[in-house]
Amino acid sequence: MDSAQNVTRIERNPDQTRARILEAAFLEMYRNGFQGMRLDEVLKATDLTKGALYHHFPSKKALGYAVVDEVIIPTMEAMWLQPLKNATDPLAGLVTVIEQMPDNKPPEMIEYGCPLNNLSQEMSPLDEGFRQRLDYAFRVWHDVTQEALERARLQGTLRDDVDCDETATFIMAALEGCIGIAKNAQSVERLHVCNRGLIRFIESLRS
Amino acid sequence: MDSAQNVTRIERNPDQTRARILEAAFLEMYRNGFQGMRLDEVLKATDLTKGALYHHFPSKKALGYAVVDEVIIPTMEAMWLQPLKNATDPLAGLVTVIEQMPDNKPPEMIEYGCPLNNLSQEMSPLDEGFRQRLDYAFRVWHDVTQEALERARLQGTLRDDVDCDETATFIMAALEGCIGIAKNAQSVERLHVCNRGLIRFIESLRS
DNA sequence: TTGAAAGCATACTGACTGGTATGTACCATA
DNA sequence: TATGGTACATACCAGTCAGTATGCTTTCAA
Repeated sequence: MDSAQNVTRIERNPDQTRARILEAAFLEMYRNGFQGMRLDEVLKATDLTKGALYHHFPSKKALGYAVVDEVIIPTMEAMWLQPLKNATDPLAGLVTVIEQMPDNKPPEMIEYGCPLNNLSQEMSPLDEGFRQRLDYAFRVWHDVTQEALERARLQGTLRDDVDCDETATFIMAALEGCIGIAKNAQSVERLHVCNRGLIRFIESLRS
Repeated sequence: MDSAQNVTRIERNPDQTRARILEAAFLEMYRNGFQGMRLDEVLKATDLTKGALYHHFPSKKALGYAVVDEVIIPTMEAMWLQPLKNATDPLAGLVTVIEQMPDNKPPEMIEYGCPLNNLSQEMSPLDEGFRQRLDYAFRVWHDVTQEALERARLQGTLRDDVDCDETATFIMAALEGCIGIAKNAQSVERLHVCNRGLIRFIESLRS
């Protein structure tokens, strides 16, 4: 019996390790905020250790930044921005994204809100690195929304008096506000009520 | 020289002490959130000590609750709800409150956002005591806004197709969203842009 | 095969934090 | 004036936390 053949060799996959840490950190930040996030809780969720975490990320803050850059922003783009870019009727695209939102992850978003907005409200005044990353995200979102409105204008479906910059900002604000109101009420019904208001507003933009 | 006459007797005013702690705690919570609030920072701002603080408040959480009940909610009522209740033209009242907001405390609100919304986004998922207090505040605000819309209806100034419940919710959401967008951008100009969108929306409610 | 680097695990560390225990001073009442 | 309660100050405490130091294992390239 050759004992060397009975020793379990643990295979390493650093990319996967890193991704698991990022995912666990995202969930912890989503639930508790950045300040409330505990690295030990992140590790508990991954079954990894401090050594692994600090090998991949030099500090808690660096981990937080990576969650923004590599989890939150790409998710936002896939969920919110891509469907809008692909919409043949931009106003209908806006409405669809908003209507489908409560179905995408209703329990989680009602309970915890929007990850982008949460982090923005928590960390913008406290840390410039977070604020800049989140500001970038809001700008991208704003630009995609404004361009959608401008496409609607080219298609002749947008009222002439609509200011695309202002309206894009307003739509974003209303949407984040709706999610925030529902989160506080812990009520998907509040989200529906509010979203109906926003959808009415968007439909009112049609010429 | 009678030395007893030269000893400084410190006069105590417990109500004032309590109020100073509350005010300092409010500012600390406003800047850092509840989780980020440090009692030592609160005390540093008051020049008081742990003994005083724990005499008046049994725990950090109790202090946080008292800030909501005794600082945030009364301020909201004075700043937002009272002017609305007193407005002869309710829609104009809504517009005025929104227009005057950036002038009331522009540097602070741009930097730190809305205290009610901040706390709501941070603590609602984490603590039921906070969530209920903040939920109460949102309900009061909602009711006052809905009643204003209903008064406008009685005055014949509101479009017939407007759902007062839905619209009140939407206005609140949009307003909190505008403040949040401005806070992230650290830009009073963003707040103006967004508020103009909201004011246009409110004016569009007129029959 | 060897040695160095990468990737991970474990034990340790010091600062920080909310809260506790005790002491001192002020205030109100008899 | 004496006494007890209130209001505050100070010293202490144990647990928590992000980060550090060290060790062990796997991987890769020469």
